[in-house]
Amino acid sequence: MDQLRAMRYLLAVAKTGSFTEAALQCDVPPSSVSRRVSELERQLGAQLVQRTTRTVSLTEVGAQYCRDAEKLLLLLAKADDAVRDYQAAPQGVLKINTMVGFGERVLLPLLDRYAEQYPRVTLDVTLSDALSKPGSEDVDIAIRGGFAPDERVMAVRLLDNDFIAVAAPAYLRKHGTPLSTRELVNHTGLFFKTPIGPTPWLSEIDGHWQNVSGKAHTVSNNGRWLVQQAIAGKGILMMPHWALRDDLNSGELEQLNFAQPLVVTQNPEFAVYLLYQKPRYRIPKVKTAVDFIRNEVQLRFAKP
Amino acid sequence: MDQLRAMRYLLAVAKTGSFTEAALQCDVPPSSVSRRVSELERQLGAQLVQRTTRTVSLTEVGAQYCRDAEKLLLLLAKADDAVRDYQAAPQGVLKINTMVGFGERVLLPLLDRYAEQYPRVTLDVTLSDALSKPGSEDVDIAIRGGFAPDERVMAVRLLDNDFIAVAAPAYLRKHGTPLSTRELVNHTGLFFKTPIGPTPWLSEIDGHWQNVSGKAHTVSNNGRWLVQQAIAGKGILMMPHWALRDDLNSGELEQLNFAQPLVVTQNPEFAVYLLYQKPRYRIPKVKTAVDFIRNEVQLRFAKP
DNA sequence: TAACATCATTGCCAAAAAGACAAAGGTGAT
DNA sequence: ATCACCTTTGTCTTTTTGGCAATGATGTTA
Repeated sequence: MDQLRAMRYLLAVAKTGSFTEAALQCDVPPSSVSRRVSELERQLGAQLVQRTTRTVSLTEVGAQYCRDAEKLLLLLAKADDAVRDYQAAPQGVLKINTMVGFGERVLLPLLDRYAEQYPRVTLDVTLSDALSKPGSEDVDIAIRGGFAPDERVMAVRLLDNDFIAVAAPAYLRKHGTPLSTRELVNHTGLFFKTPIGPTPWLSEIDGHWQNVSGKAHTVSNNGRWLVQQAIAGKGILMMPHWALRDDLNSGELEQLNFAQPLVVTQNPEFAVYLLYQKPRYRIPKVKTAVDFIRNEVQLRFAKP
Repeated sequence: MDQLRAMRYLLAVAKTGSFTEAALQCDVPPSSVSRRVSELERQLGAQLVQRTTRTVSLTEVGAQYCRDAEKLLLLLAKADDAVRDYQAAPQGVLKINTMVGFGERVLLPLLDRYAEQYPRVTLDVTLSDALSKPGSEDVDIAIRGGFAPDERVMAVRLLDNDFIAVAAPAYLRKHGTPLSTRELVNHTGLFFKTPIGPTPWLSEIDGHWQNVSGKAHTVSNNGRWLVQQAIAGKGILMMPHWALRDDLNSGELEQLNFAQPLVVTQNPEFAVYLLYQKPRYRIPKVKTAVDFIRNEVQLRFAKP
């Protein structure tokens, strides 16, 4: 039987001193109140209310039980409200897993501002290039460079992942600036290794896609190190445009422009995706973070 | 819906990490557990458990709600147990209402011993000759001299309420000891007034009942005062035998014996009754007190 | 003192909630 | 890639609760 309902009825009876009044308050027929209270008494094996056809009063145990029941219902209401508050206001621990480069270059600065805006959210950010899907693991939001999203995972395409070719001015002075992608094979390359594979230099020449990768000086999954080597003039580097923005702005690297298309993959779905589970009930901390990140990233890092 | 049941299922799921296991623990089909938990989630508007077909884990709110739910169920169990304990061990406030004379002469000394035996019971004893029925008023046990009991009130016949005639030796020396009830009309009387009426002297003489009351010196409902007057030789007194025992034993009063029956009422149901509500007999404090009083009174005050 | 009005209870039926069982869909493991 | 296990869902049955009217009783009032 629904003991909580019986308790509510009992408290109404105790408060009003009448089954009829209690029934009115609870918006049920008096018979229901009578039945529930009687059932509760039967189950507890004790008489809780002293009935006269004309007056109703609590017994000693009844009064004691009412005190307990009141506390209990209050506690229940608090617990329920806590859940509803959680749904209403962004709070709790927000676990984010992002690929290292994007985290360092793009996400972390943004998150400082998110944290300011939503002080009740505790950020737990892990930078890792290991593949992980939110849901199966303990992650609310994941950011991955890759292709089409998995099913039952929501995917927001944050940025195109266009790789651009760059080199240090010193390198270009020494080895010449390649004017056609054809010339790249004669250059030295710094190759970024993504979790889903290496990033060869691919170019469409005369209607055919060709691998124009130069000789590898370094292959690494650590973008920062590759950039440093590029700045040091060790070779030509292809990296996502968003990872090179600052170095281009400072002039330490120069972008190489070619008439022919130059990419690292032919898949047009290649992009930076923000992934989160499709929740049955929207969680504010997740929703606000998804919206925030999408807006900020697209505002600040969109390709011109 | 039965939120407590849903909580129990949820906790089982949380504990076992599996709907199937939880269902086994709760002895219901897995579908029931799934439905109840889903219903709870719907009602709270939040996802509590993270489901994969292979693994089940709590969400952040889910864990929080589980903590609250666990506290709540513990509290509920304590409240229920408190009621059941109340039923199991004599405790609480025991309200007794007794007629004054019986209280002073018989009950209070007994209750001292009851209190010793059941220290967790707090006695609340009111001495009053006003008619009161347990149930309508806030009384667990009532003791009344009177007749047949009311319906829906249990009555234990504690003692015959036989009134005996007594007088002080000094009085008898002065006015002579009446040898026949016939002579009583010429004596002086001290008349006890019970709540249900006066107590005339009635005697069966030659097969006919007659009122043989003497001239009234005093009429009162205060038995003790009447006894003092009797001891002082003011007249002949008829009182219940149990109210005069000590004074007869000490020799301050002498019992008058007659060949003819002498009573204050012809109703054979006239007696001292202990009254209590039937359903309350299941309450230990009431049961023990009823049994105790019955045993002790009948043991110590039964007419020889 | 007698009739009345109010209130709790109960019987009977309808509605709603929960359970039982089977089947389907999906995920992780072998 | 197949298999096995687990959650979910659909359908039906059982249990619980609500609703309504009638009954019985009690306190009040005329």
